[in-house]
Amino acid sequence: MSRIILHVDMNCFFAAVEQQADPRLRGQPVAVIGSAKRTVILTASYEARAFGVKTGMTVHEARNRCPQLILVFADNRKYTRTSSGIIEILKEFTPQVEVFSIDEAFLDITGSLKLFGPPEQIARLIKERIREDYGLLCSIGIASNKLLAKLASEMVKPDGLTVLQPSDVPDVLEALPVRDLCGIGKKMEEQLRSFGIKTCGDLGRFPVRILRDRFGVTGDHLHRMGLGLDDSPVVPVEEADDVKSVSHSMTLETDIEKDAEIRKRLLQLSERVGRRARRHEVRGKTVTLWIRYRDFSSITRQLTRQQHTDDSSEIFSSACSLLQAETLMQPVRALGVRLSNLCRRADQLPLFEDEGKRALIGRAMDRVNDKFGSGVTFGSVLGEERGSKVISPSWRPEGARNVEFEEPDDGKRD
DNA sequence: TCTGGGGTCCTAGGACCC
DNA sequence: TCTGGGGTCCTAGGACCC
Repeated sequence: MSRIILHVDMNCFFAAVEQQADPRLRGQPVAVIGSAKRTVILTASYEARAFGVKTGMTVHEARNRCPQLILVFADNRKYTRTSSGIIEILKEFTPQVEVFSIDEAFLDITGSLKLFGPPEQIARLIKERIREDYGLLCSIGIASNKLLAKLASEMVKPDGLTVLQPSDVPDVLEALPVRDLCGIGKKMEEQLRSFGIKTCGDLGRFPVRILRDRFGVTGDHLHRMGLGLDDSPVVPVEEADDVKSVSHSMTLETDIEKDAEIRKRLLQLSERVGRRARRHEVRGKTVTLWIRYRDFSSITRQLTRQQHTDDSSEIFSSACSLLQAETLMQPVRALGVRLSNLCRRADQLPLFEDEGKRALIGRAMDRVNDKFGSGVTFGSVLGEERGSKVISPSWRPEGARNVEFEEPDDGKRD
């Protein structure tokens, strides 16, 4: 039996939330940014988009296009709360809700029709509820799978409701640029063009054997995408896979070269990574150091430890040994630390007394930081927090992907 | 006053083991 | 006097998503 999938896409989410929170911003060209320096536009209101302001653009460029642009710093608590509330609304219509990002979700409403009526009616009810409760608009696409539902939601913005009937799919795909499919980016678009493939129609007709030879397993996937086929299920948050890595990175206000300065930043990053790992009860074996140089080229260096850890100072010491082994080629623009190869923290007794002490200190610091904000560290006197407070699109309402800005826990863990 | 941050997945090569 | 091959783990880099 064929499925009925909805894709709900909040329109200009961050900017729209800000306009709701502050009536003076309504009807104005607004752009949300992450930090004061070396930042990009995270979201622009439709008023700003009318001037050509886009996500990813530098502030400078955005101001050139729209001199009266109003810049607002991202307030992630606001966005995560709103997003969680919207997800709750969606769950009233089906338990099959997959949170795709902070402002997008897929719903499998195949089993909801008897209760709530036909798909379009369900979509209208959802739009009404979100508008009533939060004053926000969304675009909804309805189709037989996720790929097509997402495509449909993109077709009318803002406040769209688009149904892609199976009988319409071949015509729609025939002229649709491959780049419009979720999963085909700039590079893949270029590669496909070298085969003479420009549209989904071209892609679907292209011999799958050649795609497979060139792209491996991705080749089959591409072929199916070209035909509008996608049998991937809607995966509710509760059933989603465990997180696979935890990372933090920061672009520095100015490029740095000195080892001590770099290590100071690595300590901050390691502490944030360790803290999130502990909070979410995962430990990791592999530590990765990421360096972006002045010219934007970047390197990664990783090492795999003997044992899993969630200890900030151990993460830090791994990051430092990776740094030490490296000859820096240029001043450093940005730094990152990642912990991967994760397992759930087993609550076993620590092997050594020292390890136990460090774990206790780590968790005590976490509690202080939860209460009073970040800044309590392993003794280094650090400057102000420089890390950008940008919420990741991979944010999830629960779990380790809930990057920052979670409510402090109740402190009862230990 | 160029160009954010947090993720996932894939590839390719090498070490090592059986 | 032969020189296979599968499996697993590790590392580095890159594409892609929002």
